[in-house]
Amino acid sequence: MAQKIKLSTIAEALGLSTATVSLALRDSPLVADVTRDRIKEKAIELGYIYNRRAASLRTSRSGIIGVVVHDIMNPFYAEILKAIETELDRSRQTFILSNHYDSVEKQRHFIETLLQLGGDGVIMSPAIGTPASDIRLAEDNGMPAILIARSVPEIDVPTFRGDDAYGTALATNHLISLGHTRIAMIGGTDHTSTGRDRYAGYANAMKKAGLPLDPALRIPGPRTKQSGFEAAVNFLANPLKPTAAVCWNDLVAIGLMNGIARAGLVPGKDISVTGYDDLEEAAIATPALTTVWNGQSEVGRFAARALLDKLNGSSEADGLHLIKPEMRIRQSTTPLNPGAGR
Amino acid sequence: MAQKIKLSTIAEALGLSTATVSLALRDSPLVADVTRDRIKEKAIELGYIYNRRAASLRTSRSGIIGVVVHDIMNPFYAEILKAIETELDRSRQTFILSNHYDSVEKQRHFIETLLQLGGDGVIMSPAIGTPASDIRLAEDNGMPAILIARSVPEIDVPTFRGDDAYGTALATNHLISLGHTRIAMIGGTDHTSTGRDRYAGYANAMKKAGLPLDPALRIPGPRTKQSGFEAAVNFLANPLKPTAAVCWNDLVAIGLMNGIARAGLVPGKDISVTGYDDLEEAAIATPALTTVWNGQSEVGRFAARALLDKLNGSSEADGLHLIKPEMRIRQSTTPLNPGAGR
DNA sequence: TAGATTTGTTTAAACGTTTGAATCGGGGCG
DNA sequence: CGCCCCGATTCAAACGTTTAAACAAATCTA
Repeated sequence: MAQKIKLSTIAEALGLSTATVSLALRDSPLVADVTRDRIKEKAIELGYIYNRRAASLRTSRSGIIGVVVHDIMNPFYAEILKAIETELDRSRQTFILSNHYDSVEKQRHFIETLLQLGGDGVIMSPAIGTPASDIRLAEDNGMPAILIARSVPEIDVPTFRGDDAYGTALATNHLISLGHTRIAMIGGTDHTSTGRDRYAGYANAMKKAGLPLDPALRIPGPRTKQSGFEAAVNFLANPLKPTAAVCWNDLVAIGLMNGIARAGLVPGKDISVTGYDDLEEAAIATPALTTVWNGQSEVGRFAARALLDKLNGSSEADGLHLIKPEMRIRQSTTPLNPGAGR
Repeated sequence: MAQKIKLSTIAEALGLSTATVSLALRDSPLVADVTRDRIKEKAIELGYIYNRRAASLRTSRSGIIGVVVHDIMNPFYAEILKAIETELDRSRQTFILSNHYDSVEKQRHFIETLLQLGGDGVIMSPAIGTPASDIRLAEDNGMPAILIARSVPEIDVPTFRGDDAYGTALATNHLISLGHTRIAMIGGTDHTSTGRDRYAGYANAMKKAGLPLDPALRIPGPRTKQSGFEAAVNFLANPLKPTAAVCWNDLVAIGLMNGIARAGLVPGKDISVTGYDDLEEAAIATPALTTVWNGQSEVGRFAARALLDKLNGSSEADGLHLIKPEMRIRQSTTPLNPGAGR
């Protein structure tokens, strides 16, 4: 590394002041065109690198936006992130990504780091059990927060997520309309707003159809393929002999179908399965998975826009915004064959 | 936001100088124990937030490390990233993640941004066609680079990846030992070091076994499930009637198996398939996928360590480090049944 | 008891930008 | 010809830390 090139290096080389150089590089109309061109040329020639830390120390806008979700490896979040990335790229913001794995501590550590770096804002899918104070920590220090996928009690910042109750009701009704009556719900937890809503949607649909709502039909668990795969054993051994499963998400559903296939049954034929999210791989699973599109791209795009708006002074988007899910019917659900049985 | 709390706020409240406060907060032995305690207490009481930009302006260590890969949604990279994250977390470094989607421009933009932010170092899986100058841009400006998964010609920085030629040879030999002779290679490209190595491993194994190496047996393509799924059509229509496939990676293999199943054949029985990487989902695919473990976690861990070492002045790890892959035999490969045919 | 040491704290100069206010050399106006 | 204004540039202070060097007071040493 030869030598740090800074504004003053350019200034000296050209017999100008750093002020002029600074202004020129940012295309200020205050500096003469010919001067600006000379400066820019010199900057390139010398390999000048803009020092954002020094600048942001003065301006207090860092151009950094933080994004923290449960797990970026999870395709559900990955799809949201991709939408956020696309949207933020346009406005030349750098984004810092992190997992919290539902650890409130890890999440708080991230928020603190972001504050230290002077982050302009944060988009988060809050960890289970996130206290309102952690969101306020960000907001109170001038770093606006946007929530995605989950809500936090007592917090009114812009929040974007799918309408989970509506979505699971869609899936449940679809199965009911195919003649199924013993419908299990696989995966997920009751410790998040999402969890409670999804269960409520399923339960209400069952009740409304006059079907029994047996607690044994609920098999909670992590939201992974592995977990769905393992749940197959419990599901198939269930004394109520369910013929269909509403799964927490596509990962669980695909895992469950793999488990069912491993046990020698044919998913989609012997057992109907619905997913949730409509991930890319839902369409190429075997059988192709019937699922509920949960608007990941919308969530990501809206969240990013809301943040950018907020940074520009608007606070239009406060409060909860629900995205309406839609049914995607494929081959993993088929009419109940009363003759077949199990 | 009440008012920015800074070192001087604390100093004034306590009748001390900012120097003492600064030292105390960083546990310097220079300040008296009792003073330090008073200072720390006050800092918490006032809700002080350390300003890293100001600090790093002075110290020129930002605590930021950049990581850029092709696509963080790809589970192969995701597993590497997880290992890097685990390793870096220990040393309190913040990491900034980005995709380059094999765009050299996007990758360069990332490097430039990182330089502007004062990044301490960068770990990258270089985009196809990355010029040596882009790596030097980082290095010449005092930001050490580590390469993973792919090499860049003329560049000698620490590079960690699996031994691809060895790995595909393992897979190919495994199929040969099961009696297969018409073995296709599905997916991937010849535009990366990885691509050339993987093909070389396959080709050498075939030659060494005295088997014909027909170009028609090579079906290149993107490295996704979707691509594998689509390749099934070509594969099954191939006039050479291959009975086995060495796939570029697990995603392609799983996609291919889905495609084979969709066509009414039974993967693992009618057609033997091997993957590459040993992703988590390889084990729960149906049938469970025979694959080659590619040491993602090792690559990530070694890369992170090498970077941290370099930041501490050592340059031990320069040059290429190959991780030896291992075979993971499961149910997607079975002995050729000469009677069955297709 | 004077000088040397130790301990704890402060002073002040950086780090590389940005920006409101000041400067400067003309040119136009009355 | 004096005044004002204009465009282009510079001055200098500020942003919030860190740190070498200086300082002050207390403690030790001879």
